[in-house]
Amino acid sequence: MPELPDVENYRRYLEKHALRQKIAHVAVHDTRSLRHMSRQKLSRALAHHTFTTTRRHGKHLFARLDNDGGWLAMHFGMTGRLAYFDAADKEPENDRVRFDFENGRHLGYVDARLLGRIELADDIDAFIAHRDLGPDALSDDLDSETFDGLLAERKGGLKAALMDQSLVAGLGNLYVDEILFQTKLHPLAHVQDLSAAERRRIYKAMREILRTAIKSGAGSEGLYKRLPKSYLIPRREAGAKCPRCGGKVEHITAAGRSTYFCPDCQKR
DNA sequence: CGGGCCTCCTGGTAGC
DNA sequence: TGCTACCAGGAGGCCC
Repeated sequence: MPELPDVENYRRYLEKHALRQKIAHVAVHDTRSLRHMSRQKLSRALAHHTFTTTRRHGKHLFARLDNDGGWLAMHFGMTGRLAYFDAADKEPENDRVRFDFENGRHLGYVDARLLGRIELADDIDAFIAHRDLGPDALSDDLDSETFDGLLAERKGGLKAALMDQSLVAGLGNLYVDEILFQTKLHPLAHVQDLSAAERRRIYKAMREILRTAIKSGAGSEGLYKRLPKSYLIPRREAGAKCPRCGGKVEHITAAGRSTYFCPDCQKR
């Protein structure tokens, strides 16, 4: 669920609440949320330091440490989020890692299903290369021509390609379905069958949808009500009414994922 | 290289 | 009402 728009809003949330506050202590409630790292290592790296700035690449959020100790890297899996709270007794359920600041407030890394991971990274570019992540889907460097080139050299299922973080980083199941809906492409379409015009339409829709989702407050409660009425995302239910033609939304599996689309709008 | 399937995880819910 | 079975989904691993 936390895809690019959600993580972008988590980034802004962290900037707003937790920047330049000295970390007194880190409480790791569940080490399964840590990747290649003990709770001692994380505590040592963070205690008595501050987050100075943030970055995001695809679905990864990075917070820089002031001691030149590199970056804290967070991935949110499917149920991860951040929660800033002012008293220990307000700690949310499933808080896996809690950053305690000297001002008495706390930032929680909350992840019910434990599919997300926290780690440390010396260098973001190296991290991205090591993870084989493609360009961020909203990056200024990713223009329509570059995207067209990446897609043009791919084969296979379109949905799988768009979900592949090594092609473009940041898209997940929901926003890929939305892109396909807005561009009227069938979820089982193949990349090699796309025209150049269709590839350009995908690019435009991708950028527009991601920006709109960020503005609509992705990553917080009630997003579905704030998204434009023309969006499919709030109608992810078989038999729901297509917001464009009024037809029936259908459910299939594509690229191994639960997929919703309108068979009347999205012809093969 | 592509595709399909499994695993990690647990909360929520459909179905009996 | 209470139980079980299954699904949600990001990512990585495995096999064909």
